[in-house]
Amino acid sequence: MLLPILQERLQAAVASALPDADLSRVLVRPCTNATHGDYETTALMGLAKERKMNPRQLATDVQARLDVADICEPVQISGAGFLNFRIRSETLGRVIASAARGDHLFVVKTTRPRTVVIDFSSPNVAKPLHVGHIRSTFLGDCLARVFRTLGHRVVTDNHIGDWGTQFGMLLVGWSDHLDTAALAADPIAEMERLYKLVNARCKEDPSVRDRARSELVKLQSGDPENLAIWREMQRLSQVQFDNLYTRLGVQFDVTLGESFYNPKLAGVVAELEAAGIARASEGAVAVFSDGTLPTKEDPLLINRDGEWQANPFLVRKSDGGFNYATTDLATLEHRFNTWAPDEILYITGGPQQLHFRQLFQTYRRWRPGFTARLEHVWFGSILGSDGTPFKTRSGETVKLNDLLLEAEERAFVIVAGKNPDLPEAEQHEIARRIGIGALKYADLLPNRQSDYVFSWDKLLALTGNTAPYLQYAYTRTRSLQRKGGERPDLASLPDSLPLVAREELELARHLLNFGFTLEAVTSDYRPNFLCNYLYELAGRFSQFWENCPVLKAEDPATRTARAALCEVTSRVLGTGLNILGIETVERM
RNA sequence: GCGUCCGUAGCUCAAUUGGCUAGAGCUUCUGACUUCGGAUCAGAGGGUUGUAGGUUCGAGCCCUACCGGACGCACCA
Repeated sequence: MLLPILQERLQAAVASALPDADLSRVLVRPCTNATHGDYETTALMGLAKERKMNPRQLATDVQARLDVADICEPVQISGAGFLNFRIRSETLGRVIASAARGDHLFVVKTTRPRTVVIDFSSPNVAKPLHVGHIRSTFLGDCLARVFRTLGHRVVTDNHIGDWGTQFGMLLVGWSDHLDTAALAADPIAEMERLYKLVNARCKEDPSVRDRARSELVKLQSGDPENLAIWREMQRLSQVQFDNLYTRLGVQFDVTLGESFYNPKLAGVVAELEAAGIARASEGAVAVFSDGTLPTKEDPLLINRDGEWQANPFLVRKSDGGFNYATTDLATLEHRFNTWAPDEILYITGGPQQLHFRQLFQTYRRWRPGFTARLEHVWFGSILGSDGTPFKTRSGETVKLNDLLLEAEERAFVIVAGKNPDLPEAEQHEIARRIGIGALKYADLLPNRQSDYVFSWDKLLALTGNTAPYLQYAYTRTRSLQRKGGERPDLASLPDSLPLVAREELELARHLLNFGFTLEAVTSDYRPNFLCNYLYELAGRFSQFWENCPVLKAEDPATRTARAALCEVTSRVLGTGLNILGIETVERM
């Protein structure tokens, strides 16, 4: 909020002191260590180093050209050449007052909106959504919300697995073993049963495998009967997807499965071959290195036993079929042509890093005019308490549906225990929000690239860095609103609120950094920055709440200022949780 | 073998272009308490950031080597 102003003034001062300086690197940020001030820049040390100047001398020079007296206390120089800014409490009071009036929420929308396509979740038809989908789903949904909050255009695209080799087996299962009653009761479970059954038969009996293959060929060549079954499987799966996404509050702008791109795959390969990018190899068609990248960075080369060898990207299998590389290229082409994005994000697990490096490199060779940013936003695994991938006790994949049910049940026990007088329906609704919120928060809190250990006790804990703690802090911010009569009037606030107590000032300073935090999330695709920001906000609010009585404050101006801080904290906390995809509750 | 990622307090995790004194929670111990409002707050303990070097005014972060771990490496996605 104030940060962009300080940064602009700093850049002007630097431009006058060093006309050739690269201003895009002259940045202001919140102080990492509050003893030095509220904001700082480390840019001058870097600039001085490049020019072999004395950094303290440069800092002194820039300080003399810098005019921020309307916002800050006198600017300080510290250490090797830091510039430290401390916001005047009168300025803080003014920003808080304007936020309380509803003029802003410490977020400046971008003046240069980008179009960002986000590819996430990507479940498979005829299979249940499971624990392996949750990080992609939560991360993608959260990033979409952050980009939108900052004013960017977002297209969320669910790239459903609806066209793979598994359908050959499913079609055999459908004709040989379908239990229509079971299908009616739980379609996903029945389809999963069919798949497993036929898969096992294939391993024992080659004739079954041949049948699966021929059913798949029939399907892919447009056989009406198989197509009808396939459509039914799709429809039944979509019901499951819709149900779960509704419960999670996750929305997609478009849902285009792999089958959508099927008609284009042959053309993709033909074009790549015609352009000399792909060629036949061992019966398949593959893309090889063109040698333009340094060997160590080339995703199409691999070092085996001390020798650099081809590490090709296969776009057509030796049996003539296409694989996900081909589909991904066609998908990229479609997104490029349809939305002209500035940025495309793929939210998938870490093991796919090589695939995406190969994909991006191949596409850029195919379409040299393509300049958008392509990012593989990858994440680590969810582990059980034994440190191996999270499974059920019997070793099966944990289904998302079961996970949500258990979260809601466990939260219900807590809510009913803490608040037995609430009507049961309300307890259930609160438990739903707490349970699912806890699951999401536990997933978004760790750095996405690290694996994390799943623990019910930890994610539903009422203390520590958890969703329930934040949701509880939110209910505390709301308790004033319920005391209608005694509430100070926020409609007619003075231009600046008197902020005096240490806790008031620290809370106010932290509120100001909401927008900065959201930008940090988008630049590294890391929602954990927002989690930690909100946790710290809740902490500062609690300190304020303990030490700064609102309704009991003697002075009316103090009462108003504190009520405004509560109100603004409430909005930031509520908005922040909402951006994480977490619903708030009024009481819990 | 090669590649990617990781190794931070007893445990689970943070650490914002390399920045000033590496922070939280859990656990342990102590304190506040007939509360506007304790699912809270305050305080204490706990660290050679895997090891050894290097670059830098400054390194958890960058470079090199080594140790330990996860994952990937031609027709699954």
